[in-house]
Amino acid sequence: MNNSLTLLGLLSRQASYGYDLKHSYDRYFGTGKALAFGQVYSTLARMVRDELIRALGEETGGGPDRKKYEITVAGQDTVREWLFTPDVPSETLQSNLFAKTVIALLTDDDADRLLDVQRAEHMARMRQLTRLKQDSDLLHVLMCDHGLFHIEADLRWIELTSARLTQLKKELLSA
Amino acid sequence: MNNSLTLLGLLSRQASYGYDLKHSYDRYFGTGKALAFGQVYSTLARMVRDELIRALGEETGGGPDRKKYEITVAGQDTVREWLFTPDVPSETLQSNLFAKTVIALLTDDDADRLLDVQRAEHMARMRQLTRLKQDSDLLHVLMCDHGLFHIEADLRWIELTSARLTQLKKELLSA
DNA sequence: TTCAATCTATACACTGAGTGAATAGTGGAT
DNA sequence: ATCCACTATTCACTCAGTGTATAGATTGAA
Repeated sequence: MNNSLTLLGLLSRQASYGYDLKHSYDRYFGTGKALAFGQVYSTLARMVRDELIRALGEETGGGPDRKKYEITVAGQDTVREWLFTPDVPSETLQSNLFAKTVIALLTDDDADRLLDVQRAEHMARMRQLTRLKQDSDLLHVLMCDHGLFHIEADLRWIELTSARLTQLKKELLSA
Repeated sequence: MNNSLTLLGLLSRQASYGYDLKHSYDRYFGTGKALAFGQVYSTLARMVRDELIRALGEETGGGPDRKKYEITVAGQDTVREWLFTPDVPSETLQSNLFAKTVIALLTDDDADRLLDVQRAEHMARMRQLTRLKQDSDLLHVLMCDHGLFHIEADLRWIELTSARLTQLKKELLSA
């Protein structure tokens, strides 16, 4: 998801501390996986080095020492460019499920079972996300929908593939 | 996609050399992004350390020296477990597009434009993948379909989200 | 025939991403 | 008095990934 650009994006609202940034991040993007402090500070250090942000002087007194980080003009430009440069999803055409399927066929393992197991897991996850949507605000509803749509995409692919396993195996072993 | 497990999967067919593994990998999974040699050997080194594979003696003569790698029993078990342990996709509920949208709204940037740009890119990529499918074998058709399904999922999410941008912005700024 | 290009094969140094533990001050409850 | 939770950052470590260096073998054209 690109943590450094996300943090930079948060800093483009207002200057802030590593500690606070971690919490902002978690609030908006950390559902299911909070950002570790260690990662925040090493990411900030890299961005300072790259002059996307700068550290304002160390503040002492009234609690532990802390540094406020401020975005630079170059940083602002970087955020804008990130926002309006579209991603190319599946540019590499790689997916774990695809890899597993091919490896299973190559090693004469039970690819059909693998797809079944994944299908079951997907259905369970869909029920879970659907339940999660019930009592959530719009932000989390949209998060869940993103997940749900992609699970549905995977399920369609599983159907398609499991119907073609025999032919796929033949092609793989012949070539 | 987990390169090390994929390489281990290839080794569970037959013992092989790093060099050959790279080419096998590229053949099956490298469409759009080949695996770098450097990565092959560092991954193999880690797997030797973890006793998932072992290096058979150095072979000299008739070309540059080379080592054949063989999977261990523990390695075989690892592959089986990988194959039949389903993944939980979007477990973290994180996506770049989602992050961009939220950051754009928080910084009062043009989220609508961002989604439009991404939609256009997605449509172009769909045409490209559809064209690519024309002259491809089943393996690559399925690869493309996987990509296509997930792009469609993203497109659905874009529609949903762009229709709710105003409300989302209100919620984000109020909370 | 020779020499340049290409292929086979591996190693190494470096950056970035990510995790977990360590450190240290402050404020409030028991 | 002390124990705990919170604020805030640093450090050491591993894994993933890229690019480059090295070096012998093969092949084909001037």
